[in-house]
Amino acid sequence: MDGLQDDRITLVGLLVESYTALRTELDRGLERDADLPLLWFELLIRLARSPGHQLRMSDLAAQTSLTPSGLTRAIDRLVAAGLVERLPCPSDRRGAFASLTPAGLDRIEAAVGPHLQHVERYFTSALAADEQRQLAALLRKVRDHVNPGAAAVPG
Amino acid sequence: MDGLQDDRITLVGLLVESYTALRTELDRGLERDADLPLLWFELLIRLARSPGHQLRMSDLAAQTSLTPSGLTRAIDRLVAAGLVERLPCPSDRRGAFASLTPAGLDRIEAAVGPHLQHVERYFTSALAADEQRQLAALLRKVRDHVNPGAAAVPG
DNA sequence: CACAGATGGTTCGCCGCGCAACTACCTCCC
DNA sequence: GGGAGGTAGTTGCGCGGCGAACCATCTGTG
Repeated sequence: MDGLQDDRITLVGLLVESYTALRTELDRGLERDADLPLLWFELLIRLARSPGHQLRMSDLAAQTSLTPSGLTRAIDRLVAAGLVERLPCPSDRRGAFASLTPAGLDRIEAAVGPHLQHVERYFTSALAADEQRQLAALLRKVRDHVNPGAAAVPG
Repeated sequence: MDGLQDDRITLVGLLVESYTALRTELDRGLERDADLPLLWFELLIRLARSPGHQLRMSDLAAQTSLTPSGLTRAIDRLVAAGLVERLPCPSDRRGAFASLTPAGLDRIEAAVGPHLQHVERYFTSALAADEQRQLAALLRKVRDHVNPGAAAVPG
């Protein structure tokens, strides 16, 4: 009668455990094989997938669930590493783009291969192809429900 | 050719976004309605579900994907708040139990209700009952694959 | 055109985690 | 039973994120 054992609590627990364990492994692997923190990878790949290889700071923050302040620092580090540059936004002088440098593009392209291997090894190899599609569909429902607006990003 | 658009990358992205957005909402809600950080909730509920309302530090660390050092600090705070006490382990003098105090048990029992409402609102209401079971099954596969050994905890 | 409120980004102070080093203890094996 | 190596837990340190306050700019309203 507690509710301590409620199935929904367990479901949340499974999500938490899957996520944290997976994230740990992917981060370790990426750091080892591409010398790139997973957070950097996530930022760079968002940029790489965007038109012109650039994105407004606020859009990037929304997509990565980083706060504006956290994103500012993260971009600072990427700029210091020469992978990203800040470009002023011509139509809104408050705004700024984060834009991939050629070095940044090289770096992310070189990292994708190893990363995919890690994803396959630690994640998708646990699931058949149709299960992967099921999981994607279910997670998309959850994502759209809890964070509507993150879906509407593609240019 | 890029692989930047690989479905598996997207699947990882969905997992990340679902998790982070959900965690943010659940944490906010729990803090508001039960004045309890989500991490505290997770620790307390693990203890509440364990025989004798206590667990070895290392077991708790393994279950919560916290490092031993992180767990030590977290338990420090829970002890300071009077929700948990440390008990020496009679059979292994290196070891220690984290054990719920009566106040801790009250606190977690009072928090479960509101938390379940948040979970329902932000998470499970996006899915039909059979979809919830599907998702649980898929995540369990992933969890067992990436973190085998986390499964074998129940006393 | 002026001013009020909203919005994009950055900066500052604080907190919490992980890693590595350390201590205490246990266990295995000779 | 004694020493080597492993395991449980804690501590020192640095990194990195968040929230709040802040500045600059935009937008709407009279």
